[in-house]
Amino acid sequence: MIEVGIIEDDKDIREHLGLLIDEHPDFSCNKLFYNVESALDALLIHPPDVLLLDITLAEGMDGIQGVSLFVEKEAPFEIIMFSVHQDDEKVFQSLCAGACGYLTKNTPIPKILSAIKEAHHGGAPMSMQIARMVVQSFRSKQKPDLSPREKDVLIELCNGKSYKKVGECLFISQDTVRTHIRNIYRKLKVNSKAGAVAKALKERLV
Amino acid sequence: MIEVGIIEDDKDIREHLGLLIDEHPDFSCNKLFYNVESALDALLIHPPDVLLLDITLAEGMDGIQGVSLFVEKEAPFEIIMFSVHQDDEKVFQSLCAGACGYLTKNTPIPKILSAIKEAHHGGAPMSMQIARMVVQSFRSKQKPDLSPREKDVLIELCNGKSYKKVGECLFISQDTVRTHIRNIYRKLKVNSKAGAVAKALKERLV
DNA sequence: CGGTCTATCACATATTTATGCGATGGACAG
DNA sequence: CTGTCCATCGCATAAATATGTGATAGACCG
Repeated sequence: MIEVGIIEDDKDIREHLGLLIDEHPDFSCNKLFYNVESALDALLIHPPDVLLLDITLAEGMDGIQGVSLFVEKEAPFEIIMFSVHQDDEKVFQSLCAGACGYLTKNTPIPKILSAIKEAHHGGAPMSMQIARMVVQSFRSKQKPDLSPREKDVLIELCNGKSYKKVGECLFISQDTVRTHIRNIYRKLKVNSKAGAVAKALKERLV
Repeated sequence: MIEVGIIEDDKDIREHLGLLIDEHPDFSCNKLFYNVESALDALLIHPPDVLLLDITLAEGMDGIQGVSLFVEKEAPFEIIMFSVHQDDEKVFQSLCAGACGYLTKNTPIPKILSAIKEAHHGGAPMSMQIARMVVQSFRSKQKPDLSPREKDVLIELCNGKSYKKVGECLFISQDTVRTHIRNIYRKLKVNSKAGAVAKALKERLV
């Protein structure tokens, strides 16, 4: 029996969804709230197993701030975002804040139920398009072709090393490090160590 | 009717899985290979809709190199990794290389079938634990509390700006930039711009 | 065999950074 | 109303970095 909480400002959706979940023999759902503030104490004192959390709330903080808050208070339940939004921004903010899943509001009830189960059993339920967005975010851009040695140097730069340290590390002179770095700058079209590191990490070149 | 290809070195698994998929009315599966090299030409000439690709192959390149190769050749099908491995390394490498999904080998057939459908319809099917790993990778560490202004400065550093440019950008003097950066270094425990940028990007502080 | 790429090293110099020491005014909490 | 952050600014100096202009030797390709 999985206990489910819902924070959703639209009364119709909230009560309808709550009822449908509660009717199912595997779930109970009697913790319904219209905003984060009113839910906070109740959910921390009697935590559910899984919380469905809307992002756009009429009153008070939004759902993403809500996740951060629950995580900060070490709330012991999994949080699934429940939102109409499909934009990168909201999705990644939610996951960074600590949500374990993300469902769009057009998700049919059976899918929602299996998503709740999945979240409760250590999964990360996401609507199809959301999962694809998340996975896509890993894809490397086509990398400017750095030579193997240049990659070595770049990796060391990303570890915060100075020219001197890099040289010691790779057993080459500082001057050689300089040369490699010059070539790296040219290929990445940057002109500072910070720029190179930023590009390397942002575009997953290393 | 979704056409499925399989690259898997274990003959039993390959043929058994191929048969089970092919039997289902929604799928056809008659492109079976035991390594990437032998599959390459065939799959590029007559591409399936979805390819199941094992990571550990007895002969030739491994599955991850395989994904990179297919992506490089702009193969027009979705690739789902199919592996016993659950370690971060392999998962993230696969997704970075361009796989759209990742299933562990203990996945029951019905799940495999629905995963193939999902991949074909623009999703990103993953085994439960894998999805959780992927989502977890987004979670921010608890951030050293930088002041708002310090964050502004750090963001500009991550954009590759020099002290001078940052100052112009934020309408403050270089000396003030210096002061902020000093404080940032202290809080992040680094002592160079590159170190700060690396830490900021790696730990998603910005 | 000649061209191209990589990896290595060298020297010179202008610019940028890192670091230390100080200072002022405003906001906010106890 | 006092202490603690924040944000702002200044000056000085040593270290690191960016950039230019070399050079040599091996690998690989056609």
